[in-house]
Amino acid sequence: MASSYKSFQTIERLSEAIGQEVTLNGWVYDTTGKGKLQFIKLRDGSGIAQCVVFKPNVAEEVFETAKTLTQESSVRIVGTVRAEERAPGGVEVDVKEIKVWQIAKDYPITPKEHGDAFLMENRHLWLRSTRQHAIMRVRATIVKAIRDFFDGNGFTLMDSPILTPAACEGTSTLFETDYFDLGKAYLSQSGQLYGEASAMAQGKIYTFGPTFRAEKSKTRRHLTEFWMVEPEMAFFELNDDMDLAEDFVEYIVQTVLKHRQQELATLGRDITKLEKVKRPFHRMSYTEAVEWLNKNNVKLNKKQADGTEIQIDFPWGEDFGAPQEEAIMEQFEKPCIIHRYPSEVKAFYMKRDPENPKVALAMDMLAPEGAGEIIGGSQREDDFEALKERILSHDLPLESFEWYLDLRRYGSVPHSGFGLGLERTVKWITGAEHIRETNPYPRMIYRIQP
RNA sequence: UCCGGAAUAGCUCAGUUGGUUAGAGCAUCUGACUGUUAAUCAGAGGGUCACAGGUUCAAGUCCUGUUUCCGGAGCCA
Repeated sequence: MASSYKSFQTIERLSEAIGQEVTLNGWVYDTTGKGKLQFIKLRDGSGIAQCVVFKPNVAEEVFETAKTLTQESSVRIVGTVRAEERAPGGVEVDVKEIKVWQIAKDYPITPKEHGDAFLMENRHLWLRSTRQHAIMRVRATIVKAIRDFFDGNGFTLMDSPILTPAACEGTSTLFETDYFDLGKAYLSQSGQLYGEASAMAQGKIYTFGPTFRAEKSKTRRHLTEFWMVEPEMAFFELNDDMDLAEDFVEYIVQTVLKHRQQELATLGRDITKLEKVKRPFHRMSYTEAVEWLNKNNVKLNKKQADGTEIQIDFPWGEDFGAPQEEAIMEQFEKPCIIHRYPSEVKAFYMKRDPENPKVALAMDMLAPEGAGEIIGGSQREDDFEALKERILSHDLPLESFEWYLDLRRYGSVPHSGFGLGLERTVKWITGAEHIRETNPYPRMIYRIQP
């Protein structure tokens, strides 16, 4: 059915219009000439339709126009929809009229292979390709699932500022900018501290927006600008936090499976792996993980003073790197939460385990299939003295954190939260090779164009 | 920042031990074809071999430097 406020049909719903004359607007995805027959694959964002121009059936100038169409030329086509077995999708349009909006000349992205650098330089055009189109649709569905999950579970959206006066965890990895007469401002690398304040007002909140890290990371799972959703809950302890993270991730994956079957098929994603993402997930403590690594002979590469590398047993207290996380996840088909990391390697605001002060009440969720860490979270330190001492021992400027300490002065409660990286989640669920494909206009250390 | 790799037509690449006029497929243009799915067939145009310097009778090829890009590590989501 044509929408009531549009004078044309969308390709997505073309099969509902068999036998009818329709008007389509779109871009030419591909053409094939065959003498008196011209095939035009028309793309309108909602789908792709094969349109056929048969010389004896149309006016001379219509056929001549059809022959001039090039890849990504924009046109309006009027024709009759018919069922046709030989057409992709089972329907095609018998063309009667063509109006050219614009003829595209030398469109750079052809149906053949291209290199990564070339595609990234043409990201604004690459987005038109079927694979990128499918990834962006999955991304949009994940964003909606995130909002629906929290909105439907008593959370209030309380966005944190992007411009912040000081670091959450030190300034070395922050983008810096001038802020009028007030000195430097920084682009936020996490909305968490504000999220904690918001949770003390609303009980359960989430922040969802872009975050920025000036880390010189150059891997297939890092962006300098990425989206993060951060729930923060008053009265939640670590176990509640982990339970919520499991419910949340299960909901996201199952929602994508429900609504994006076609896109996952386009991407060639093995959905049987996603179907297994149901609670309960795996869980192990950091200490158990270290024992597992050493039992399974997963060594740590350690650089010596003379520059040579040696392999040693994994020492308790060291943070996991990519090789350790990959080794642990190889045995699992579902995500795994690792909790209670050594407090030394974790952030200042994380609460120490009262039963073992050497570990923090922190947790990371690792996704299977090599996707790696998608969630990092913790129970927060709620004791005024302990938090103040931690700020000082981390050489952080106390005056910048006075407002944060207020949360421990005025009705402090146990509370927890976590952050989920949107792009990493999209990468895992779509099976994309590189995180640059999961954001429409990715920002990376050596690329800011287009 | 560190380690490794690459740069030749619009794109993806080949180019032997340093040796004549640097090649292919796709894309573009011209022509043929009523069922193409990355159509096929015939023909045409298209090159500062990343940049700068050096070695040599001779450099796309060897050497030095620079730039850009790719992969990985660390850090993290």
